[in-house]
Amino acid sequence: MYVSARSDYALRAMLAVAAAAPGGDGVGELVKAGNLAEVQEIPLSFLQGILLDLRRAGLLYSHRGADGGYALTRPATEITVGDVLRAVGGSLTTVRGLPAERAGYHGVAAGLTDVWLAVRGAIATVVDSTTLADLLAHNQTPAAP
Amino acid sequence: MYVSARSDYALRAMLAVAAAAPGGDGVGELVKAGNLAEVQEIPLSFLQGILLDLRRAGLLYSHRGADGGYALTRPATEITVGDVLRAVGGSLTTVRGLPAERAGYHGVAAGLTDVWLAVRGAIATVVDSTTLADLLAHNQTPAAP
DNA sequence: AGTCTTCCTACCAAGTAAGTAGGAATACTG
DNA sequence: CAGTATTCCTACTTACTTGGTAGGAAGACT
Repeated sequence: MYVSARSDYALRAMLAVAAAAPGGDGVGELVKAGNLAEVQEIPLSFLQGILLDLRRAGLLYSHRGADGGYALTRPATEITVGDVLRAVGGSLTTVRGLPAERAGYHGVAAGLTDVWLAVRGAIATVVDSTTLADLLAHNQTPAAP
Repeated sequence: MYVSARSDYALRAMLAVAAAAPGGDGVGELVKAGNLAEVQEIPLSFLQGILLDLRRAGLLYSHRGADGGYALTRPATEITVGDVLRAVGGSLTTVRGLPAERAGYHGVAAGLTDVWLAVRGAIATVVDSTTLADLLAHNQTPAAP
């Protein structure tokens, strides 16, 4: 698995936004992009494109103007690492650019498709069972069941 | 996880070589690169570089000359998908080009390292428990334990 | 009107992936 | 020994992706 700078930045930004949210539901404190860029050392203009993706994926709420900024649309306990990765990166495992299920093998290689599907499942198990709240609480990653 | 053409070709070539090996131990039938390229539809000169990597990693035995070719150095039951992937691709999961354990996070992002390590472990569990022989027998991938 | 912020598009530079070309070294055959 | 078939090795090309930048338009508040 290759974690791109985009994915990495997206997760760090989401964690920083989540850290500013109040415990309950509700929208929480608005955090400015410039603020996120500074505290997590991410180039601002690059980050803005990423935040846009996260908003379009429905993970962030945003507001413009003088007191604008970003906030989570759901509590941090309901946003998983997988949600964030898929928002910015598309499919979790690809074979030469194609999604795992249609790699198209013939002959002795036919069994490979199942390997890639198993890999994708294993990755999904980890990233979909770890929420932003888990990471903030430093409850680390739950062991694979 | 991104499976590159290199990794994909390497696995398919190894499977084709394994399919030509006799059941027991021993070196088995020598298979020519041109043969592999044809049956698995891989560009020959590209494949040659890959076969070289596999030989240097100790997975293939090779012989030059008129009756040359390639054979497995170990029985197919003792070569895993992970062996092949690591031979041609290096580390299984990288964060922005670096191995997962030294991604270097500060502040609220500190927990991310453990996520990447868990992902790497999950991938390894799948690819290291699937042998070439499993794939040839079409016994598919053993479920994660 | 002015200012602050998000939004959006286009662009650039460097690296990597995928594939090609051409020849050197080695092994066997007659 | 000459010839042929194969692996070995290096250098190169081409195209795409990644990471990052620039510059403004659109909206929100005072």
